Amino acid sequence: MSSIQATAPDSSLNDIFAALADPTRRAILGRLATGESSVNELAAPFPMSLQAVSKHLKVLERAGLISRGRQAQLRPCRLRPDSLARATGWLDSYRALWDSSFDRLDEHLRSTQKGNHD
Amino acid sequence: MSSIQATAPDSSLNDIFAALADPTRRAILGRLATGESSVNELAAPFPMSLQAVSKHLKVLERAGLISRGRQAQLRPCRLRPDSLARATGWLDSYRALWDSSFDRLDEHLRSTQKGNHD
DNA sequence: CCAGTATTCAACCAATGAGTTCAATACAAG
DNA sequence: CTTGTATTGAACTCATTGGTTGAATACTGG
Repeated sequence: MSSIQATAPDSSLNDIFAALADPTRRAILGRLATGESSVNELAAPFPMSLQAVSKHLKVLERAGLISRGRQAQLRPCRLRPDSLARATGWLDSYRALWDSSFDRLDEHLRSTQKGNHD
Repeated sequence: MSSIQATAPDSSLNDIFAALADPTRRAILGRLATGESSVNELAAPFPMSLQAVSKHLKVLERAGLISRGRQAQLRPCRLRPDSLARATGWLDSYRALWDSSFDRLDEHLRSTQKGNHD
């Protein structure tokens, strides 16, 4: 009766990975990597409505991947790398696994089963 | 006229991130990090049916995150780090961005951490 | 005040996802 | 061959998601 819990010790990883799973949203992040941008500017390249892009931005914001400001009637979006870092951090624990040799497996096992690994 | 294309030059990233977005699936990967395992063994800790876990495994396999063998009536699962590496690779391109000293990004980071929320 | 621009809200729809239960398959052993 | 075990398949819910259109809000400039 182990205690692997599927449900959300830190639910934000769910939101982060789910946000990254959409190619439109990844493209938006790619665009934002070059600098702050308005919703209209962000939406322009995509073959979908402005409202659809607005929804994508809401998803990205909820995942903590972007933040938004207010200047005049614009609501400029900018990248928020810290959430991206959370995803990277999770993946890194696995990278350690396959990068190094077998004895690191034990170490990984231990930290994993402490349950901070989700 | 830009060329940001939302649709799938790299469609597998969609599957990989989508697979990682579910906590049950992340827990399964965590479990597999300790070694090969059968479906029954994998399913045991979770408060859901065996069939549900079987579905999760199919998602993970489709994303290339695990592979499966056959021995007797068992279909043992093992981790396949290369797909995980694709996700890591994508994220790494962003890590490079915020790690380096683009002053624009730096500025954004600072204002972000001041916590100007909507 | 009025008109235009930027963005979001709301209602709707089709497709997908995560879960269920019941039935089917595959294999090992008696 | 039959039984038990491991796993998948199929059909079904229910909630969520990605998209649409039309209306509302918020702000700027004339």
